[in-house]
Amino acid sequence: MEKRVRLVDVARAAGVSQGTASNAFGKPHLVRQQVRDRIFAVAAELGYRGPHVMARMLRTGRAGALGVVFPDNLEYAFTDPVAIELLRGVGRECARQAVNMMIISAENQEQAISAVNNAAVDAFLVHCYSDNNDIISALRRRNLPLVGIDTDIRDAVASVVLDDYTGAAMAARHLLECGAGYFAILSLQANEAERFGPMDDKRRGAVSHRVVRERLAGYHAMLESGGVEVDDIVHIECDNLSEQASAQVRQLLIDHPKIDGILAMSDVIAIGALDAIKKAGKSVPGDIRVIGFDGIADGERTDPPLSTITQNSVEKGRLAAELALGEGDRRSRVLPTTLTVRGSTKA
Amino acid sequence: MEKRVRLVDVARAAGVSQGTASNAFGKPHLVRQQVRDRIFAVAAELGYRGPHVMARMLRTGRAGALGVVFPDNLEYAFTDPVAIELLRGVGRECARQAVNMMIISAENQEQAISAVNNAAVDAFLVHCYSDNNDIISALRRRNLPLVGIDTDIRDAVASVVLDDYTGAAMAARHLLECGAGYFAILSLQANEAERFGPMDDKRRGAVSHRVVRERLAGYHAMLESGGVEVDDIVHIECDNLSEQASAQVRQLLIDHPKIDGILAMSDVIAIGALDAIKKAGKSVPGDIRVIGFDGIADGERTDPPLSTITQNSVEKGRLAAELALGEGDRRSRVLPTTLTVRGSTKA
DNA sequence: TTGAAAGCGTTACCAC
DNA sequence: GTGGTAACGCTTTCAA
Repeated sequence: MEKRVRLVDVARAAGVSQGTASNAFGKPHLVRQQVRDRIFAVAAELGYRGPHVMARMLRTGRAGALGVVFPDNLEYAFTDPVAIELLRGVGRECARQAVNMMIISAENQEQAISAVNNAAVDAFLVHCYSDNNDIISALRRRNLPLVGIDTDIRDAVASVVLDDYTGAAMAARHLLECGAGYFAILSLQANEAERFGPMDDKRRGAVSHRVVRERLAGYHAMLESGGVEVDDIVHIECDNLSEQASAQVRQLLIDHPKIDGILAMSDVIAIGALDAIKKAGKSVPGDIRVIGFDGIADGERTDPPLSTITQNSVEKGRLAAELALGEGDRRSRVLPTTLTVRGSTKA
Repeated sequence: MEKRVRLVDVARAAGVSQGTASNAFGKPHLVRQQVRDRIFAVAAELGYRGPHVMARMLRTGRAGALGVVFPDNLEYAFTDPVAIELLRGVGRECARQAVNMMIISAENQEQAISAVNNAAVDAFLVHCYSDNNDIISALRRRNLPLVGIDTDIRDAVASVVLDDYTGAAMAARHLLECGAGYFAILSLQANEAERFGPMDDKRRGAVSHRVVRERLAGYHAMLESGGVEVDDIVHIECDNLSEQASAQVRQLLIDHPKIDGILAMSDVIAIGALDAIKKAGKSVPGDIRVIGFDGIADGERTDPPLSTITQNSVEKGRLAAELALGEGDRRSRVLPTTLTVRGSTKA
């Protein structure tokens, strides 16, 4: 392996200064055509591969990349349909701004921190649920623009969240209007401790994940205004995977046969619920009405199709990237949701 | 904004040399505990944020990231289920090796080239179908380890491809065994020109995408050995999206009502076909047998469930990443496929 | 337009 | 173990 050809070698061979050679590559308009051509010719002859990326970065201070962090879950980013839509949006904006997309990857918390510290990026996006987290601290320490998605991070440049409260309330109101009277809420993970299963009121008081807190509040407020006692609602904390959720719902149907309305905090969970209900020999929406949250494409093709609270995850990701990369005003945003009625709540 | 604190500032303030300060951060075991603590204390006091990532990169020559390029399609990577599985595998290996994952993003060919040139990475992975491509040239020019996925790139360090020929042949044999006699092949895009629709024999001769070429050959060889004339097979080039494919199949069923066996080069296309057949009032597998390719999760939940040729895309991605990052032997690999029989071919 | 020289902040090497 | 110092390869003043 021969030594790498450097810009200075090209400059010397072409009989120009290093500065001129640099301009020929980076700011061609500053160099006379004739000189430029000579430089390029010499460069080609010498086998110069163009400016060294890392050296340029050091000098300019720009990395040309946006870091994306999923601290809660490692393979989550490429498994959950909502996370994938988010990434699609981030990628779209990165492409628009000619910036690459650096996915921070790690097998554990400690490794994630060093992955954050080693990432050459101009800004960070972090998708997570709570902000008391060692990774968030590491991100703050980098002192780069930091945008939180689905969570409100203190000191972050901005955040992009959903109007989860209103969305949840719409879902609950819809189920009430469809005639449901006995409710179960299938919650996403409520805090760091992975403790899936029934959620007693003590655990409901210890919700650190913003999304869960808001949606729970929205469900409760609406159901209460509909005459339902919160203590009469069955709460289950579910893993956000259809299979797992399905198993949990199977047990739920045995333990609480009167349930006729299910509020799921994600479509993935709701799809698992549909499956369990079908296997239990009950009908949807006849015996039980089910409404999800997110509006993923798979929900259109279930049997029956899934009613849900639709959010625009692609736009959420795109907007977050725009805020992180942008110079402009960085107000945080709260995105709206809409009610999508399909067959799982109404015949 | 005050000036950034540098390692040399910390070293001076702590009364040690820059080298020792560097070691305290990068190779702690080389520095006495006592000295180390003093350095850290001073660093904290001065607000030193740790070694500058870009400077370290320039000095060490390591970027700590793997570049991933999807030249054919821009949002493709976050839309196609197979590409997502691939990314999951790549991410898994990156995490294992404590390397970040850089997705090269661009809106067009030209931008993609400069994105490749600006990426600070240690190796590249490229998923694509053919190798006569400006982006591939740009990748070669970077002179970094380059691994091709699903394609054989000249001069690449290695490549990871599927045994597409055998997989396709298995699919065709299965349909023959199920009693199909009149075949349609739903092909993936055959070359750079996006010209979806019927594929005449001239176009079948101009297939530059390796995957398509191999699968076509596999289908044809097996069908011919089953007594089917290649000219009697209907060929349609499909966009790899269920909706689009569905529309194309709807027309196919009108033009060729005798078709009773469909070979789709992807599950996504096959799912679109199932949909079109259902809407046309025909039954699967009674009237028409359908077999896909890939083995994506969605295929398990269609009605009827989709028979397919299963590949392990996650492992394909992981292996490619391992080859790109690894020091070890870099022989190219050909991964196997298996026949998965479900309801779309057999009652 | 072009040239000269000053950093960018670090790590690796070699001497002590 | 520790200290000095020379790269790493570039872009960007500033002066000509």
